[in-house]
Amino acid sequence: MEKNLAKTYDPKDFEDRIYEAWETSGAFRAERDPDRKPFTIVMPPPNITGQLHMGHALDQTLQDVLTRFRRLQGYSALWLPGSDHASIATEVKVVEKLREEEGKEKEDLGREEFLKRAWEWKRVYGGKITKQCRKLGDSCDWERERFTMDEGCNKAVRHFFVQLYNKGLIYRGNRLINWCPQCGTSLSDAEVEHEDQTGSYWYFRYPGADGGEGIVVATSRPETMFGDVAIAVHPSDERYKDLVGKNVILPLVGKEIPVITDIYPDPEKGTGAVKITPAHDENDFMVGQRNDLPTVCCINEDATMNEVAGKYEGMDRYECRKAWVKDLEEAGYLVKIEEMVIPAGTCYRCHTVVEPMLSDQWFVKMEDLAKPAIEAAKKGDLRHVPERFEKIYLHWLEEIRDWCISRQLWWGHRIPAWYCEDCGELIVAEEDPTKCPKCGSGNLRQDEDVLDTWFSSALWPFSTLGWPEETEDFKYFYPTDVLVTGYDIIFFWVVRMVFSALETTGSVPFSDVYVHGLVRDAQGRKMSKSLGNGIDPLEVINQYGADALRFMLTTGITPGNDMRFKEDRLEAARNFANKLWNASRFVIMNLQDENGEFLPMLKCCEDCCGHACCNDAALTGDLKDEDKWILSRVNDATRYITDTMERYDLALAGQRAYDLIWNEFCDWYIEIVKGRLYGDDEEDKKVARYVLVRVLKSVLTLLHPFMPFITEEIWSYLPHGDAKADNPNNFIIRADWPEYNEALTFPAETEKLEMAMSVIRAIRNIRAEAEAAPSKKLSAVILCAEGREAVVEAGERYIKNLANITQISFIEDKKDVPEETMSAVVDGAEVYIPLDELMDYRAELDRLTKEKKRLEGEVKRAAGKLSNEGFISKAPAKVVEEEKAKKVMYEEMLAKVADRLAVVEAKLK
RNA sequence: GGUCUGCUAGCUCAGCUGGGAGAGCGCAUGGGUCACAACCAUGAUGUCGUGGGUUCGAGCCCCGCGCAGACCACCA
Repeated sequence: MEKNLAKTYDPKDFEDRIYEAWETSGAFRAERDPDRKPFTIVMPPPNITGQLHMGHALDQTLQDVLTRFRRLQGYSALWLPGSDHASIATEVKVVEKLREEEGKEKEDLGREEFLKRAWEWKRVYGGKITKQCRKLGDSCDWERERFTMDEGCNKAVRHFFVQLYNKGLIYRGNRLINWCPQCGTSLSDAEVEHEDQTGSYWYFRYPGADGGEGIVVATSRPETMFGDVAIAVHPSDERYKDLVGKNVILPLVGKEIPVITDIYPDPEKGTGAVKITPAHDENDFMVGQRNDLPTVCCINEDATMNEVAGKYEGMDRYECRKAWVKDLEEAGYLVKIEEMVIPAGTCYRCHTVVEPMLSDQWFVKMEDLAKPAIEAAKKGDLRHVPERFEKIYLHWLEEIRDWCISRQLWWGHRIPAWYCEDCGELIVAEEDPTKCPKCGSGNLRQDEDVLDTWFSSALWPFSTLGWPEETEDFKYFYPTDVLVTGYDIIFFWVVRMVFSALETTGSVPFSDVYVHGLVRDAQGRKMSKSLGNGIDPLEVINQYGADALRFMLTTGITPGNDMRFKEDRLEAARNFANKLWNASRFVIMNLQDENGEFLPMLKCCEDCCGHACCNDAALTGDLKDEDKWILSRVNDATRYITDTMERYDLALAGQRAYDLIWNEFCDWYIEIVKGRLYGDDEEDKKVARYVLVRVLKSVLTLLHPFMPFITEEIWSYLPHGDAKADNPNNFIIRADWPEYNEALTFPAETEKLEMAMSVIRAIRNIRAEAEAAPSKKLSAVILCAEGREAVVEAGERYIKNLANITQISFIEDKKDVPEETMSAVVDGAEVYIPLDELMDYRAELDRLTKEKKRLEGEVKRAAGKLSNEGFISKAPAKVVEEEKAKKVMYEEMLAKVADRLAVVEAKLK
């Protein structure tokens, strides 16, 4: 009974089984091996709220391809997985759940009970996404899995916070921050998105306190007028010269506010006069500070109006806007309305319009932290791939403002700061203090707020390796090698990891940042929940297999650019897997006898396994030309794939593996070798078996990072030499990456094979043009060009088998060319096919005419180049020589085609 | 307003440091050939957005323009 792959490729038959085998055998475990170099990637931790989506699939596949590649190369490869507590996102989900299931608000439960629910959420849903990662084939070290809010991360967060605080880099201050009324918390600048909304500019008159005309100002947010403390104009603005220093009246409110000058107003914009509301606008806040103005807050945290708004108190900000405008209009203060597109800042979580608010918050002082992070990129310690993203990174850091890190939420790392209720002392400490160091009171209250989620994410590359402890893992695996992420989170995350790492560990957290694009739908739209155009990776895996999905995601893309998710590309990837499957089935079939026992193979040594480690060079005496040709192709691809992988050009590497397997191995080598396998030369069969195993193992290894499951499954059916026969851990995931070998280039054999291939293609073309059935046996007459006889004649066996030719006559004289033939001219030979009664001179005429035209074009092009004085004198000699050789070649071919054409034309007369 | 990306075969996209335009899908023709019809063979299709420039030579480098998109800034 033959022990072979199933008749049809069905990834469901083996993907889960193989993953399980990898995991239980410890194949993903990274050892601290001093003899090997480490290769480390930390996984961007998915949110515990999340479902695996296409973005994760892309991000993780890229990481897995890199990890598997380095592991095969012999590195001690660690891909460290984990998940993120996602402070805001999770809290929102838990609150929603509570509301739906119990009809309660979080305040009804209280902080402690609410946190219990949140941890429960984490327990139930937190593992979901990591299970989904397994479906993708992620080869991460699950034994080192971390969570951004586990004990170690919490320790790291506290340590970092205290360190920054003691250095004066964290401070508490009353400043203008972005407030999300829906989420009920402050946000950092990075968490605010800019959206264009349709809105209006309302022009209102603020009458003069002296009974004069006063001044007209425009605003898009009339409800903030209650917080107005001044009207500002530019010092050079002649129009308002007389009003400066006087007071105007806030309409209907009756309050008097001064007209002041400041450099902020732009005389070109609006009326040139700006109302100043320091409590609700960043620019106004700065004007207020410069001019010593008071701040008047008129909006509550839930976006309703406060008592300053008088009769509008309690109204929502937009309701108030409507009523207030109406009242002002009726009172005659409204001058005009302009419809405008108003850019609005919105919350990145709930898309509510954020309200700038004056508030007590914790901040990280950015100036000193940003500098080393900028330097690191400029010096080249931190390399962006593609390079252009460095510009974005630098721009953000150069423009950065202080980072608001406190959040008015419950789920997250609580700020390690305490207030003494007796003396008011502020205590910031890693360990919970028991009494006030100043007055000794035990009456301490911890700050209610938690930290921005990204504060803990910023420590991820080192907190996961044990920092702040100097653990063995930290010493061996840190700094990490590459961070893989989408360009959409450079600001949130990459930047912050870099400055945090430089501040704490003294080195960049990773030397490379590999930035990828977004996965869009087939129409090029962003995949989103609201559009409902998201595609579930798990469904895709179910239908096409994980390997197909992975291959589709990693090939046909350009680093840093978005990609479209097209079903036909997925199908193509699946078809490729199917092709490999069938080719492998063919190989295995020919390695075994009818009992499924492996037949003898040529060996390079006692333990010969037919893998990349084998010494092919020692066997060249036994190898046939085609064997050497395919080995040289594998060798060439090995170099190319290794190089492109090392430069992160994964798409090019994957494409080369595809071409190698399909076009070179399947279409040519396997077709050629069939003749030998079905023949009766037993010694030669051993050679063929060796080469088949050797080549298949190499291509499987080269493809393994992209398609881990199918390559592992096929691997398990191959013979692995005496030494590995009983090793249950003989997995391809642990194999050796092939190395380029100068001894395997075989230029002479390659020339012979390529000669034969062009003759075969020419004959097949004649067949098709003459509409002769592929099954029809034909004979051929070949006239070799001078000096090329040996090269051409070496191809006899291939030509017979692959072009279905029964007999070939090699002739030396043009006179011996038979009459009734169709012909083709290739470089080095003329091929004639007698077609007897099928002979179609019309078809032949068409073919030759077309070919003549093509060759004329080629000759003209080459001649044109060569007659160019500048080209001859300035182009490199090598290029000129090549061009000359081409010209000669095409001229010869053209002459032959022209001769032949004359013969055919004569026939037709 | 600033920065960046894209514009290549009907569609989706490759094209490394400048040296004769590629793939997949689709299309046409022929083929159940003993690994594979999720296949095989053969073939057709491109003023590489546009106008200049540099160069012996430009899809690739430089400048201008057009169209599409992204990000940052902007909320009088």
